[in-house]
Amino acid sequence: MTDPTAPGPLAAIAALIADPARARMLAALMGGEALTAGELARVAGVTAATASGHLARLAEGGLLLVHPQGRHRYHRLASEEVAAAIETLGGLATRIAPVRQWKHGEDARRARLCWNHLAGRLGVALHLRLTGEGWLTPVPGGWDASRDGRVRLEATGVDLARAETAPRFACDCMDWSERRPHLAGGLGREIASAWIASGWLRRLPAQAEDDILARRRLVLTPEGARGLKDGLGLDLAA
Amino acid sequence: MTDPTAPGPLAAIAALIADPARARMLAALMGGEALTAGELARVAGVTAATASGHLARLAEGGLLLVHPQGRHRYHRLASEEVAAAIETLGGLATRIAPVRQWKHGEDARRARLCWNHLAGRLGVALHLRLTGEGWLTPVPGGWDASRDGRVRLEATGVDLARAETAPRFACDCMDWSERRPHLAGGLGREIASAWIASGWLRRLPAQAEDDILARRRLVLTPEGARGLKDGLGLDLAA
DNA sequence: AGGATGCTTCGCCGTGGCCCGAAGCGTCCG
DNA sequence: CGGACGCTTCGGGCCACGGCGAAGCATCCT
Repeated sequence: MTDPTAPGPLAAIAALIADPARARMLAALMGGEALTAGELARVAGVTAATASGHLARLAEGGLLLVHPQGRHRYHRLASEEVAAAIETLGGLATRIAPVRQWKHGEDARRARLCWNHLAGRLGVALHLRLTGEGWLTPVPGGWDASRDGRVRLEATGVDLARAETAPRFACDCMDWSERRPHLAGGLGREIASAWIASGWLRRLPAQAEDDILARRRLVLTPEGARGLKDGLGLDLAA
Repeated sequence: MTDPTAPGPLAAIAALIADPARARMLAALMGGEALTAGELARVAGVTAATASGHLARLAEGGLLLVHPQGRHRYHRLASEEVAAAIETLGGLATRIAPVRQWKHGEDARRARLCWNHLAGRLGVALHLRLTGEGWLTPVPGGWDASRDGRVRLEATGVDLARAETAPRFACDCMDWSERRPHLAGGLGREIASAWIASGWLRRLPAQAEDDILARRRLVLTPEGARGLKDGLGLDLAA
């Protein structure tokens, strides 16, 4: 005999996201990096005491993973599915209340980081190209790279070996602004970080602190555009 | 200068789902049918007065559409994206807290109604078959049926003309139990209702009232299995 | 050591929300 | 027309939850 007033699992999860402070924390974590409790407290605009309580609840609820390191406690989203759920919910919010348009429609859509892989137009185009050429094929739980694909990707600076040691996730994370699958999982993460490291992509600082979700806007640098065209035959001018 | 304590859109939407009574209402509406305020009050386990307030908030928040009819007021989910968001969130809940397993794992997964189109194993298999044979190709905003596809589908009792008048939605609604796209939109709806009407599929009564989401379980009848095999070459025995 | 820093626990207060019963409209029916 | 029914609005009570400051641990630095 279960308590009829007990919130079902759906309400319970939603309640975790429903608090403004917690939502700000989660949004901040959508970038994919792990942040300390103090940083999250600042982002959320509450004291350390309050933030501590929130973080405990989020971790307890399974949305966050905690990684203690010295006197810091790093927090990150528990999984790609958590990120996807927040993404979907956030997309719904903007779709329902189209209060604010994208600052510069096309620009913002072009490339961005979702969770921590490439999303937006670039992410979709990349996904299309890599699978279209047979360089990458989705397999249950991850991706399979053809011999040709390995060479191509590694020529762009992507460390495939490292991507393969990372936990695999078959998150065909749906991108609400493009409505097409993009490249997620360990490989997507590796690609994004490699190209950011090599300067092909550059992060833009968050424009508005309380932006829809604290997505990381990205710009493709001229070198990046050249590299993608030469290495992968991906011409983004079109 | 916006109020810094104002809940962002993410938190606002989540808050709508976060209340147990409202969550039960939304879950009940996941079947896709429109329900009256009274029915929803009963489902949620609250008085009509309380339910009225909840429904007003949900409609105000854009999650529900209201359709007054005589002295009744019918409510339904505002869009497929709303359904998808709830679906995703619900999936997250069960994934994180695998409290209760599916009663009979395989059976329950086999076929069910998501929102109001086919989901589960059957939905995915159908999607695969129809697109694999080139009978159906996704186009922005809906589906395109080849000449062959039209004949095949209409032979199974699907009214394509009616499906085309329905509002189109390119909801490649991701199915969390199968993690593959299934057939959504006006066509998906039409297919589901046609096959249910002809007895190929039969609805099962909800087992537990407070089930994860009030998904409609479906069984494929022997006639349905035969019809799918003969008409579409879809053999579900495998 | 001793002190600074990061984080958590505790106790308290304030408020927002949820809930209900009663009353007020609109609609349908005999 | 009167009454039943469906739904909404209003007023009031109640509890949960978010917020803070102070105190308590743990860790790092010198």
